[in-house]
Amino acid sequence: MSSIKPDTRTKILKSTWKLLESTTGDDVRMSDIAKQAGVSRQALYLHFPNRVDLLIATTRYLDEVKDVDGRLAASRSATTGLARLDAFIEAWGNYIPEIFGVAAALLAMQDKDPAAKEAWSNRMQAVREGCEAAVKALDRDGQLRPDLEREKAIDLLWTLLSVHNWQQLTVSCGWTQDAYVDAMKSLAQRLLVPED
Amino acid sequence: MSSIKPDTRTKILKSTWKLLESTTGDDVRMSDIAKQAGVSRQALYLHFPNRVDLLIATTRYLDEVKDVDGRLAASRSATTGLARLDAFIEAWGNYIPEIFGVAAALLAMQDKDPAAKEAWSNRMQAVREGCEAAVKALDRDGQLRPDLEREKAIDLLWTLLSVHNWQQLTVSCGWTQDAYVDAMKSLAQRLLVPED
DNA sequence: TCCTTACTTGACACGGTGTAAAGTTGACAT
DNA sequence: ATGTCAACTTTACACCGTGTCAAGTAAGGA
Repeated sequence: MSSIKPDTRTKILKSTWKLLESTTGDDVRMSDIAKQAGVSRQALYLHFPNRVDLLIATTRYLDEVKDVDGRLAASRSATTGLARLDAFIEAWGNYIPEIFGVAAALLAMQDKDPAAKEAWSNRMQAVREGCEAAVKALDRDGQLRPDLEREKAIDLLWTLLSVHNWQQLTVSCGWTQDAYVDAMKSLAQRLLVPED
Repeated sequence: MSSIKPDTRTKILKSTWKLLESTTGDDVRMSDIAKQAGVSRQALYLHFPNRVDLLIATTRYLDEVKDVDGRLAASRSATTGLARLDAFIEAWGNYIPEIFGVAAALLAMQDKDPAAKEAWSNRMQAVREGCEAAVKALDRDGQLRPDLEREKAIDLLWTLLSVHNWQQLTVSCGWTQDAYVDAMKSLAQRLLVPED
């Protein structure tokens, strides 16, 4: 659990991570990872039952190192609903590029593998909860559009903040990260909050 | 080109189409398609060099049968920019579910195969052009938010109307098709048009 | 010295794609 | 009728990546 040895398992996780974020796509084979980690291909199977589980473990490792939960939790300290919405968008929006390599790989194998789908939807559920909290905070402040059902507002915000949308705007359209975050903030406000 | 024979090629394309939209995911093997078409697996390779090209040909066939271009073009006849925006969103938004099965398969192999990526981005480019036309029509009417650069407006609208977003809202969130289209219309207006 | 743990080495089965080659069938021309 | 040509079938196989299996090795502890 909390031993100090620079163990093989960690070496494997780091190598997987590195490869996933360097090469866009899932042309990352088990043998590639093994080579990167300076370990035999079979050693991977001593630590992880299969490729999918290794990838999932990599996302967990990444979440731990990067402390997603901590970042998202931070946005909860905002006082007003509006500030909270902004803080959440900023926290999540700026987290996306850090996990994108791994996320894309997991995303790519969604329909191939049920386990990957499960793992991904678990992560996204956490984001959805963040959206839910933000929308509820808005509502409590009387800042949510009256013509918008709460549940639909959550769905929309969640969809808006998807990794795919981030990818399309930054990678495909060439937006800067800042432009993305700013746009999402103003878009979310325009979407959820009634015009003053 | 325009012969009447119910040829093998068409039989293959129809079978591929049917399988893709019945099974969510790309667990559609060449042998499955062959079986469905009542043809040997090798016959597929007589008509299409490989799996990717077959899938791409299927999308082209689908576009032809469903007449995407015609539908999108129809939205151009609207007089005001606002009507045009609505018409475009309706046309494209209601087209998505019809192509979704095939689209998802193509989408799934994007990072595996450059050809699939190319094919998909070609199709999406057509949608982007529709977005561009709608935004320009709005701008001509003086209905585009002044604080929004044209290019960014196009990017945003295009992203908003992605297949992924449709999938998330309808499939994952359980929205009806009508709810989706309505939400996209009002969202686009709120996004692009200044509050009256 | 023996045992255990972690890892290596090398071989192999499986599934899916794509290739190669020889055989079958039917239509059509002469 | 004969030949031929095209479309398709059948069978076999090479390739690749995943996952499995079994035997071997090296280091550390009792």
